[in-house]
Amino acid sequence: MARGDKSGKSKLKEKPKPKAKAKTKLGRPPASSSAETRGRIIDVARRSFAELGYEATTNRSLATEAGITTGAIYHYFESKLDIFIAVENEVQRRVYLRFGAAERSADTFIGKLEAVLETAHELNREDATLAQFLGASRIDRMRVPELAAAHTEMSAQRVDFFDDMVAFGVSTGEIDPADQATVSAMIHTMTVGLTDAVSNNLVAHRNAIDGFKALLEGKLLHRPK
Amino acid sequence: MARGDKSGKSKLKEKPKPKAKAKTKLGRPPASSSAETRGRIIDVARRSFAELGYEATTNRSLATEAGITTGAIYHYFESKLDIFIAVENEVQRRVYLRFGAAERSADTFIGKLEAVLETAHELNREDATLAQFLGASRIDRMRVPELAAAHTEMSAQRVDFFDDMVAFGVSTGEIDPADQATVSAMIHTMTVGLTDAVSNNLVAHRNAIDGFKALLEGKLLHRPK
Amino acid sequence: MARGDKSGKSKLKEKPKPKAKAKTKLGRPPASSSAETRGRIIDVARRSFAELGYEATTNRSLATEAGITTGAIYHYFESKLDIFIAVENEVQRRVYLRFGAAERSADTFIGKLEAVLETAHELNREDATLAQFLGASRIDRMRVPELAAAHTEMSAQRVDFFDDMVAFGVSTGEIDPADQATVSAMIHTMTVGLTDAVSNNLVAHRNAIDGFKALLEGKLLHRPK
Amino acid sequence: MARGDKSGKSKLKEKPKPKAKAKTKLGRPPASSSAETRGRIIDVARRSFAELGYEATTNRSLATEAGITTGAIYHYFESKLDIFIAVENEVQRRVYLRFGAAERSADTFIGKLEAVLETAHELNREDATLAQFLGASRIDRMRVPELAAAHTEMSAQRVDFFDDMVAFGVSTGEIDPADQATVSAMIHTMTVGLTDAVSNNLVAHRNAIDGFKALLEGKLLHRPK
DNA sequence: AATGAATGAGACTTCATTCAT
DNA sequence: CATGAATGAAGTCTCATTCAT
Repeated sequence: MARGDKSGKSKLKEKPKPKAKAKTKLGRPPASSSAETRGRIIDVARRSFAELGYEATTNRSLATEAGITTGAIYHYFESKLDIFIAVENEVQRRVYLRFGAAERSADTFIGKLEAVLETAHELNREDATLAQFLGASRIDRMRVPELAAAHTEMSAQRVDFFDDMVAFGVSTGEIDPADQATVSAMIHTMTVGLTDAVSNNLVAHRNAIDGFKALLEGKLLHRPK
Repeated sequence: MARGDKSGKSKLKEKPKPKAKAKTKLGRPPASSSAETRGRIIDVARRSFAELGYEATTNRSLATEAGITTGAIYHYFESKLDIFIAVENEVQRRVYLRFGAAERSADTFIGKLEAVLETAHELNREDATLAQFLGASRIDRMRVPELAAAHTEMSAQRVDFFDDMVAFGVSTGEIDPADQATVSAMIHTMTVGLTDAVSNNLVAHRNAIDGFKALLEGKLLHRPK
Repeated sequence: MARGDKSGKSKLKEKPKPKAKAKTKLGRPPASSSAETRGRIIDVARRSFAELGYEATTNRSLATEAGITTGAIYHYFESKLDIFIAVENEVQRRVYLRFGAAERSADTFIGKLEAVLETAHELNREDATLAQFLGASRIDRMRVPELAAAHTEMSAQRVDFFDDMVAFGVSTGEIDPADQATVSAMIHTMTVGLTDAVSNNLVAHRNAIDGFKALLEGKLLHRPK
Repeated sequence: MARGDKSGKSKLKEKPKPKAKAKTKLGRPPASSSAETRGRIIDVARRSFAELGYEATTNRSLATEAGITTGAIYHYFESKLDIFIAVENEVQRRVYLRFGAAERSADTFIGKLEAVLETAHELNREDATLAQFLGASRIDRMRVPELAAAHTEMSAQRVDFFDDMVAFGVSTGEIDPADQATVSAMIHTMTVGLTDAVSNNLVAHRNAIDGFKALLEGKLLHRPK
């Protein structure tokens, strides 16, 4: 759907799009499929929530980007909050499907963790808005009460996923049982850092992951001369 | 259902009338100086920007919290943007003053980095809104174009600070020159992670830092059995 | 807080999906004729106009209640206004058919009036939405200009009906010719009061009618002791 | 569909009032008093609620009529509901102050009731919007759930007022104790009828009251010849 | 005959900012 | 210095109606 964008970082903010005064008519437009339009809204919404956040994303901008009018949005979603929830579910599903596969591909804690980090990088290369949405939504859930209220269920997924991995590390002897909380906090910090600090820059993202992997393997730093 | 309540977004939003009840705390002297009021606005603003973000922070809420009226704010600041800049400068100053001292207290890369991490924790214990504002403002600069425009100068401070530290690590032989970008990206990710993931939870913050320190020293993980 | 509910204005608003569960009641035959659907719309509309009024009644709610979609309504009626007119005509017809019969059943003014009041009560017992619609529509005609425009013809029916009755009362000597306007205004007030004040409460409706009848017969009040 | 509403009658509906493109400026206008503006809003609101009802009364129309902008309304009232409540309280206060005085001016049931009916007429002559608002608000409380929710306290006033009067009638022997509910329902019907059927027509209002008074005194109807 | 995707206008409300007092 | 009345733009959402299928 990419239309010409002239360098301006914020694609999402600048298009009143008068569309050459198109002769828009009432009624159902020729060739319009429900599922396709709904998908377009979710897609556009993920990008906008990721870039501008929940509050700064207006239904007008979503509608314009999706090629419809504000009213039409409410044919598909009951409210802006509903759109957010739909995006969140879709993103969570896509990400944890891949993370799960990565985790199962190795049989040491360090192997699993590195596989997940690599998967995070792959996902980021495929679609940077996933990680960006994840980072943005964590912030917005803290800022916008209604988003926090609508969370709960899916949220646990993330915590559980990494907690299980740490428990597995304890079982293999890689992690001292006393360090469990420490390792958990560190992984949480690391993954949040990756989404928030470098997900919008593929090179930096690659470098940060390489740094962490080297650190995990004890190869990054040497003794001073 | 009660009328004037609507759900009350957060702590910062629920004090409609702090007036009348004159003698709060140590009773702010009637001779409240201009400078004091300005300071109070900045203080209140840091907290609100940290918790709710730039857009969700209203001039009215700032005024109410600071014990004045909306109009009065414009005696001290030209605009909301101006308040944000003032807060940002104050926070940067306070943080990098301490980070600088920490960095000078050690003479190896690893020592400097650990000292800075410890300082981050100390600061967080003293006033959690500093780190929270830092995290929130990084997001808001990406979301609100006017904030990005007002940044530049101070921003470099952060990048320079850690770049210099990494360069120092190369000079001591602790870092392979080829790994410079890698280490930079990793430190950036680590510090952003600390502000975004755990700055609102002292225990987790402590744990994450302990984890990173152990990792830096190669003591966190062991070979699987 | 749950999402898709918002408080549900009233009974008429809370049935989003009456479909699927095909065999309601006596199982409306798949050969649901055009006329039957039209009748169902009028029925549902009378109820909704009576309870919520014209503006608050939405085409969507009518469609849902009638088991069709918004678009389908326009096969039967040109506009919402058209539906209102159809309901109004049907109600007027049903009510004045019965009132006429009642009026003819007595041969004194007082007898006719009491017969009409009794009929009003019977009608109210059979279908309370008739009187409720009558009350609601009188209000809506004052509030919504397009409804007033569409009235005139049928409206006269009511005025004529009672004026004729009063004229009859003059002819029998029951009413002093000079009191004609007075009695008319009083009857109007009485009947409007009955629809507006007590048509939603059978007991009160009964009591009010008994009160008026006793008053008409001079039996309600006594001299003070 | 033709928006056809020409016809006049609805004063409150037709004034975009461009005010000769007045050079409206920002900031506080010269000579503006809080209390006066607030009073103007309530006044305009009573009229509009009375004529158009709650839902059809828009804040734009209120603002225009009151000579301000929509935003300014929210300086005085938190919501449209709040305006309604303010109007309702004011009207109830004004009406029952006068009704109370009337009731105390006589010492028989029939005397009290007639005095109240006369007062109703006086009030109607002074300001017809009082009775009209009372009638309209009764309807709107049934139609708009939020209005019903905000009622309770003041509502009882009406019921109590007339119940007390009927009880007094029993004590004087004017009313048979067994007829108490009957008389109450009849008075309720009568007063509602007066507001709903004839409050917008002074002559009819006068006639209806004269009719009821004659009826109460047993002088209205005679035996047929 | 019916569906349901879409429009466009308009409703309530919030908010940064201005300015007479 | 400070207050608070007021503006104007923008945001979320609703709804009668239209029309391709």
